[in-house]
Amino acid sequence: MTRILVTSALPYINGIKHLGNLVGSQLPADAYSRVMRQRGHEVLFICATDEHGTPTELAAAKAGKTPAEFCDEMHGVQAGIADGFRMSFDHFGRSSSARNHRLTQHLAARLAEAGLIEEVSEKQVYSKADGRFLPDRYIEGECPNCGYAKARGDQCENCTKQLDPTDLINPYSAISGSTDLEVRETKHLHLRQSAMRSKLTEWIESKSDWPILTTSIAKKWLNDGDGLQDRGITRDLDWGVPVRKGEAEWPGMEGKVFYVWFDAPIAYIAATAEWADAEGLDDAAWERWWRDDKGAQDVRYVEFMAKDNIPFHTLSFPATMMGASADGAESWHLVDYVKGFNWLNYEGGKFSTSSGRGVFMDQALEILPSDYWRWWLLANAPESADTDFTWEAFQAGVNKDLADVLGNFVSRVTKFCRSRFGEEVPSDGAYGEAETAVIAEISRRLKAYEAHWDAIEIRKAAAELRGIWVAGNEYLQAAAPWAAFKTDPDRAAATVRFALNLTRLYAILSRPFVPDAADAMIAALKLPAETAQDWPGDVAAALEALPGGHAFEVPDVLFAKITDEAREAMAARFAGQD
RNA sequence: GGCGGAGUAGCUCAGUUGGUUAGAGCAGCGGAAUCAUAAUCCGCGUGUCGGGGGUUCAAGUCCCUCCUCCGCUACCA
Repeated sequence: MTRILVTSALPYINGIKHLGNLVGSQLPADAYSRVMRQRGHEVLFICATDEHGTPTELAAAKAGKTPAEFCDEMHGVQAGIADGFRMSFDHFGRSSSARNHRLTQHLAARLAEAGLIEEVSEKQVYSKADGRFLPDRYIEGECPNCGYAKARGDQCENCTKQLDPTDLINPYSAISGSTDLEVRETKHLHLRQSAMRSKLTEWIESKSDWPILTTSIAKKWLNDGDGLQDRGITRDLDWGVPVRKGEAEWPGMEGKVFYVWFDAPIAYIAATAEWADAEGLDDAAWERWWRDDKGAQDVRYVEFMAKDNIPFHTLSFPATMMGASADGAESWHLVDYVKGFNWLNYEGGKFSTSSGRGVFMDQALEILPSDYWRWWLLANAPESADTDFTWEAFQAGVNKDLADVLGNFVSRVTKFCRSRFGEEVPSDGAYGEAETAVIAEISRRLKAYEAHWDAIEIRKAAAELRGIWVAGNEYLQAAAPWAAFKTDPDRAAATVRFALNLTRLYAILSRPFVPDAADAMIAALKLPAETAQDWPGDVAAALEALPGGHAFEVPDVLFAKITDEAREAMAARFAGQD
């Protein structure tokens, strides 16, 4: 048994995420956590809302709320949606928690003690009308390069040239439109990532089994230009973790907060502490997951995220953890595997929040059961390249795989048994060569299925699972109990008993992908819910688990098909307006 | 510009360290069966593996070069 710590990239609090966000982080993390739990490992699956930053302050103001009120409300919304998608978080925390405040301040102090924090005086644009410093992208103006009128302070969208806000001609605040801007001197803390470059490089280069996407992005940042740059980790904002050196004041940094990208990954740890608090456990309970000096050496820590998050998880956060461990007084556990995902596109273009293009998580749940989304998104996860979501592909995939192959298998077996033998597992007959052959095939496929999950190859795991489903249909078709029933009822009975046992096995193996349907199958077979944890060690034994005489009932249709009319209506609804 | 990813059957994609006639699913065509959500099962694929050049007994799989698409480029999270 291994101890596995799983974190999913934190959804930002500012609004509801779309399917692309879901498939790049929470969904694969959940399925992986479920598999590993079912296989008997000790798993802790942690997520949280990422609540700090300028966008939150602005969204809250727009809603007429304080950031705290806004985040309270949105955290509830996000938690509800995650529950709708059956996220099996051990804890869904908040980056604004008291735990995260204390931990972020503590780790900043550790970094300062290690000489990895530098105070830098820099010039930033201040908007008097807005009463705040403006992040580069919230300043707009004419591009000095191409003349585009609405260039942003970080980069011109038209000519793609990188800009400095002070380069803009006639700059104005993107928030208020005010041109009353001035450059002010302000002091900030920088994390001296450059000082950790060789250590980080050595660490990344030791990760030969990581996805190419992950290591190549990390190496690019390590080697690009002058190499890894230091990074500001504080901001002039109100909403965030106040800058303190542990429990002490940080002279000169009054009124400032830590930057969201510094405190957000730390929230993984803090949310684990929140979990321990919620469970009534002591600090040792969470420290054994995160502190190598307190029992975490044997933890396998796996992170899931989309590619935009990779630099922070492969460089900034590890730098924080390494720096905080530098003097040996504390030893923080570094990530063991970073699973990065590409983008999910929508009908050939990007998902777009602003134009309402694409399907968002709350809408998805209104339309169809979560199992449909879970299956298709996982079976088509953008692992090696960006993937396109199309309604046609979604409809075809869901109807074929779930309704025709899995759902119909369960339906035909249970209904046939009911009509010929009644609603209990038939006892007569014995397994023979046909069953032995299926056992051999599923044993082989099960090993492959497990190996794909060990390697976190999700598409391949889905394909293998589908193959296991197909094996059941092949068996049934060849054994043809409807024909055997007339000439050799015992043979038909054994076949049906075997097929009902396959149904039980499918429920267990499919549960990481389609938990609701799996539970419905287990309930129809009148088995206890814990059956889901009975991962097969020996397939032959697993297919004897349901004995003759065991009562069951025919379940409702597990997966209703998506009709062409429904598909067209959905495609029209989510096309967005440009 | 720089860096990275991708370019394999109509579509979506697999193809370990180069090695038997390049594979799977979907769609399509033909057949079997009729228990089932008209579902299932069986059979059928000569595709310049983006173009060109090279290394090798042997390259989709290594090297060079060119073309196309996409992403990132560091205070948006």
